[in-house]
Amino acid sequence: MKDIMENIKEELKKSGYKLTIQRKAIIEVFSEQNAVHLSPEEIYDCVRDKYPNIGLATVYRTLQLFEELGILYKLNFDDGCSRYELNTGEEGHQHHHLICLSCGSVQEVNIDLLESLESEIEKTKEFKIVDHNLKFFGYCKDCKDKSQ
Amino acid sequence: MKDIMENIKEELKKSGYKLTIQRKAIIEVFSEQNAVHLSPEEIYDCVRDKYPNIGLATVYRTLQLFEELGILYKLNFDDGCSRYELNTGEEGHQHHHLICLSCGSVQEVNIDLLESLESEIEKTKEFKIVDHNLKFFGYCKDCKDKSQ
DNA sequence: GTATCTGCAAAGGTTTTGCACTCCT
DNA sequence: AGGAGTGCAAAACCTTTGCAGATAC
Repeated sequence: MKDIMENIKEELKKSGYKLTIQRKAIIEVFSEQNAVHLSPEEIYDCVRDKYPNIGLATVYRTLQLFEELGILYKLNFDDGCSRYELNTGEEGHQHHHLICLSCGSVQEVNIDLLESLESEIEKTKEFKIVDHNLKFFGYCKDCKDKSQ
Repeated sequence: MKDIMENIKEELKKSGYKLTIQRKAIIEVFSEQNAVHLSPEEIYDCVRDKYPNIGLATVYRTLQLFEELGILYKLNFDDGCSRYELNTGEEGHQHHHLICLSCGSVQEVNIDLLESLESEIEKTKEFKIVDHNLKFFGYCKDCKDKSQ
């Protein structure tokens, strides 16, 4: 946790930005929260528990900055808002999402078998791949069980 | 083309909807346009060439309806609006998108190697998969060439 | 004929922006 | 001290909704 904060402070300083209380607080929310895919509004609510004066605009500006710096990863689950998760730093953001069409829950999978597909695309399409984003839609265990 | 329209008319009637001039016009835009990933605004502009009185709300309502019926497929390239393409009817929507981080262009790939990954997930996660969505981010041939 | 559909305008929700003030270094 | 960062409110988006009038079947 201390380490994460130090790394981010370095990252910010390198690009000429400052580590303010607000930015620190937003990072803390991601570290403490077990909900992984947080929306700006959710982050805003969590941060206000500790720093009631923070503005929603600051949250948006911080999220945008952190995404540019690669500190956060922006996700889109088509639920009317963007969502963010901490970038673990592993190359290529190697995990995918399973989205339940019935209850809307999102779980993660860590299997990665895209290397061969990527190298094929790089060859045939002459497209240099730096990242990917894979979502599966279907029905989670709970919803399958309920419908029986 | 005639066939497409007949099929859609059937599809609509089956669910108690009517094939209006506006709905027909929107389908025609998708059939005639070579741009594959159209936004509501772009569709609105195209349709107005022929039917200047159509309202933007009608476009949105039609796109929503067609997506529910599986006639269109909704895409998200994080460019501030949703985009749509004709659903070719092939199972599982078997094509992926290559999004250029430099120029924003989007091209399609038709390779599909996700079957084994899907069956592994279905087994280990007990999640019934019905569709997937795979995007690759990187640099297209043109942008790679220019940067050299 | 009647339920569905449309166009318009207004409302809704998320995200961005302008500006004066504050704060970090 | 000085630029970067903040909070507030207003604006800018895209998208949805209510309603009276029009239309497909």
